[in-house]
Amino acid sequence: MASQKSSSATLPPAPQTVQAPTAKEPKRKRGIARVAKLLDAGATVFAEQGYKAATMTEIAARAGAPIGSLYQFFPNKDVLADALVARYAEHVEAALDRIRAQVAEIDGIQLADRLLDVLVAHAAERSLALSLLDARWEQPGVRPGILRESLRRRIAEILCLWRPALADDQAQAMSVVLFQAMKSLVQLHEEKRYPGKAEAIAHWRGWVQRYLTEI
Amino acid sequence: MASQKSSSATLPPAPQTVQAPTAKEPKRKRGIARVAKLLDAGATVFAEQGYKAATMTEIAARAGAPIGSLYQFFPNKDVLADALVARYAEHVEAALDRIRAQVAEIDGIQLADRLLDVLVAHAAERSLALSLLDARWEQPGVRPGILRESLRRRIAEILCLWRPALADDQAQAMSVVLFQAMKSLVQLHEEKRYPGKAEAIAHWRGWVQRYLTEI
Amino acid sequence: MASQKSSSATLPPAPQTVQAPTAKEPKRKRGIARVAKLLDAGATVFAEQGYKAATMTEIAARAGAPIGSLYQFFPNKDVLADALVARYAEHVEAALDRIRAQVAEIDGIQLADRLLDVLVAHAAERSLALSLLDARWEQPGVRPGILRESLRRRIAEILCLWRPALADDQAQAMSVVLFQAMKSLVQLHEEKRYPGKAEAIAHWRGWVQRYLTEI
Amino acid sequence: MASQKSSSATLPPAPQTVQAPTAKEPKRKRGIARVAKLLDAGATVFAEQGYKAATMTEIAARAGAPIGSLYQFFPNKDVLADALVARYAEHVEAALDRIRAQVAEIDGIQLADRLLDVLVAHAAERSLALSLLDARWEQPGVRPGILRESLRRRIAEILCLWRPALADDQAQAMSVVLFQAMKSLVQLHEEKRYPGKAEAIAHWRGWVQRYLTEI
DNA sequence: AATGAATGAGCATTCATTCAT
DNA sequence: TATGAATGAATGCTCATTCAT
Repeated sequence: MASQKSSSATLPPAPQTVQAPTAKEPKRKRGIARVAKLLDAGATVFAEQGYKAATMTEIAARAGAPIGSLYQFFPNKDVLADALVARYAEHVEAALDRIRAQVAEIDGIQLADRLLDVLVAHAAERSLALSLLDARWEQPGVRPGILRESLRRRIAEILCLWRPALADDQAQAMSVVLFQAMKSLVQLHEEKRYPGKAEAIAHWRGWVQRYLTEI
Repeated sequence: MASQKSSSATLPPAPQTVQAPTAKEPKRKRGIARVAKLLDAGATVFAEQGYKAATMTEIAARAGAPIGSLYQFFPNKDVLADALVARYAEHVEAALDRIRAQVAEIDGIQLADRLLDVLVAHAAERSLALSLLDARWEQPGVRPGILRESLRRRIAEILCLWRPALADDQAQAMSVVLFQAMKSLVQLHEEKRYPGKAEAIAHWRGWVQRYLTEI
Repeated sequence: MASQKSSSATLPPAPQTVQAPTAKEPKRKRGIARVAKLLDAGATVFAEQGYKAATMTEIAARAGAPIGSLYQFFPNKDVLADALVARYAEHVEAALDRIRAQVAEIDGIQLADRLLDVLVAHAAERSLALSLLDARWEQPGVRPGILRESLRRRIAEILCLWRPALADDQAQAMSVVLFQAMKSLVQLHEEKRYPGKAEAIAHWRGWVQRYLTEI
Repeated sequence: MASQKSSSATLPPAPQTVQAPTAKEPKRKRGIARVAKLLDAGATVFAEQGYKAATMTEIAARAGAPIGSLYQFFPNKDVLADALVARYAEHVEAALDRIRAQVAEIDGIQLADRLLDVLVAHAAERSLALSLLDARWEQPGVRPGILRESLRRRIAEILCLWRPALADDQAQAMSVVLFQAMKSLVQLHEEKRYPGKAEAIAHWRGWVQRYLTEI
């Protein structure tokens, strides 16, 4: 989010006064590769077992790294989880920003489709981030509300850019509905398989397209 | 799925092959009261701390019961969690059954409202049940999908009863959409507070009402 | 210190509001014996290796108890250390109280000797307690100063009882000197062996005797 | 005991059989300054946290030196601690040597005062050295007893020089008492603050003065 | 039956020390 | 020679579950 020299961008620097523990940025090539491996291993294990059940030992092992290395970069379990959440946030924010950049050239149907696709495209990462977020009440780092709010605001921005005539509070309310619709579509996709799944998804897309087409 | 042979209904029997441990049915008044207290304590503590973080010892203490007593009725942590999920399922199923019983007398708007209210009315219990469910992959007991499917099927039944003319696969697809809409409304409610919250909820209700009114 | 029903008196009850962790009192015979063993093992290991270096695992092993048992009674390392310090405090306070009870019947030389003997008799326990105390800055429980002050005050009391004519501030100053003399004698005893050790000790005792005899 | 062949004297060479690791002597100006900084940082951190709790990483950081540099000069934690103890020993020995050099010109009261001042003047360093010494039983390096004995012997020497008529074993015994009196005065000073502190210290000085004046 | 003390595998985390760069 | 990232054994502590009383 905040711009940083060049790094994998997933690891925020920690200029905080009272040293809230933060992920350390790897300085050498080897470190960068290792951090990526650790992050991936963390994602896998957290996704498989949940935040509490996942063990740092297994995460390190999965990454083929010694436990000390894991702690070198992520001084505790929470920091690792936060880094994963941040990675998800960046991905989604980047996707929304890409839509915003092209907002002038697309119609309602396209906008609906592209918005709906954002969360669907990151479904797995999203589900992981959500579970990590609410497995850790009171923890420092990106709070669930903050994340949601930031995404919703981006959607509102896109709407305003897309239809400059739109009143501001109108855009607010629409962004809430749209965001919820995006989340719901993910859920519709996630459900294993059931009679009428395809139709349900089509209904949903159709509804959102109409929602945006009718202004 | 629906009703169980005879038990307090919250405690499923264990017809599994290798005798998966199950909740024991209390036999006397005192036992029944105690089980209720234990269940409530479990709900509270699981909700506060999450499945892994909650400790059996604290749950027993909160219920004012000795730990041995807790294990008397719920031979392990999973069984307790399953019982809580089952309790939620019963409540929602009962609510849907109540709607079905009156399906002849209500119009689309009423049906929409009553359906939407079902999950909202059990929002807290639902959120607990969901968190318990996905904190325990691979665990025995009611899997999330099974629960969802059972509810969805009930909705489809209601639709068929309500509009007998409705083709079966049409009802299937609609039930999926409706169920998703119900879940989404809960999420819309749960979100802390945000600009346009009330409007968003109204939009949503309105949309579902229209969905049912237009056949 | 505070009176308690009957227990080993080393384990203070914990009626604190914000649950500062405290030693749990054993309820059954087996538990009482085990706590005594744990305390002794703790004393041994702490004395041998110091507070930080001593490991809970070794303490438990030395007591022939599983680690879980150790934690049952002493919920953390600090509590165990505090219990040991408290045990020492009780012993010394009891010894001083015994002197006070007989203060009417003894002269200056006897008083000097009996006071000097108090710390010498508990030299090992004292050295352990001191090391435990200053290995743990900021920890809850009996602070070093508090302990010292409590002992010094007892000495002042004894002096006042012994020579009722003594002005209060005179007694205060004398108690400080006497307490220091008591501590010094312990150190004189503790030193391995050296030429003139016996004489040095005799000098010291003589000096204190004179100090008390000359009023 | 006294002076070492050539080195910065703080860093003892290692003539031991199985080459016990020893501090390396810095060769250039930069090295000397760095060693001093490391030593100071070590003193600070050991004093603040105790031997075990202090971390080599923090010591290096406090000295503004990389950890590798610390290990360059002090191949392990024990060597660093030993160097600090040795530094303390040198300071006190030097102070005693200064008294010895002037022994002809001073009377009993002055001698008493100057001796008493030696330890008081190095109270902080002394307390650090003692804590380092007994935090590491069985460790190689200067044992507490050796240090003590060396200082006591110096005191005895001073006494013999001061009053050549003094019998040797008389001087021995007196040196023990004096040394103990010196230590006790430090303790009297160290105690926070208490009623009668000033008087107690005055008593003590007076007593030692008398002890030396009465031959 | 009811109770709660006992058990010990398992977890997060630390840090002295090494060694590739 | 100087540096600091990497390493992994070791530590304090937890808690589901059992079983003696």
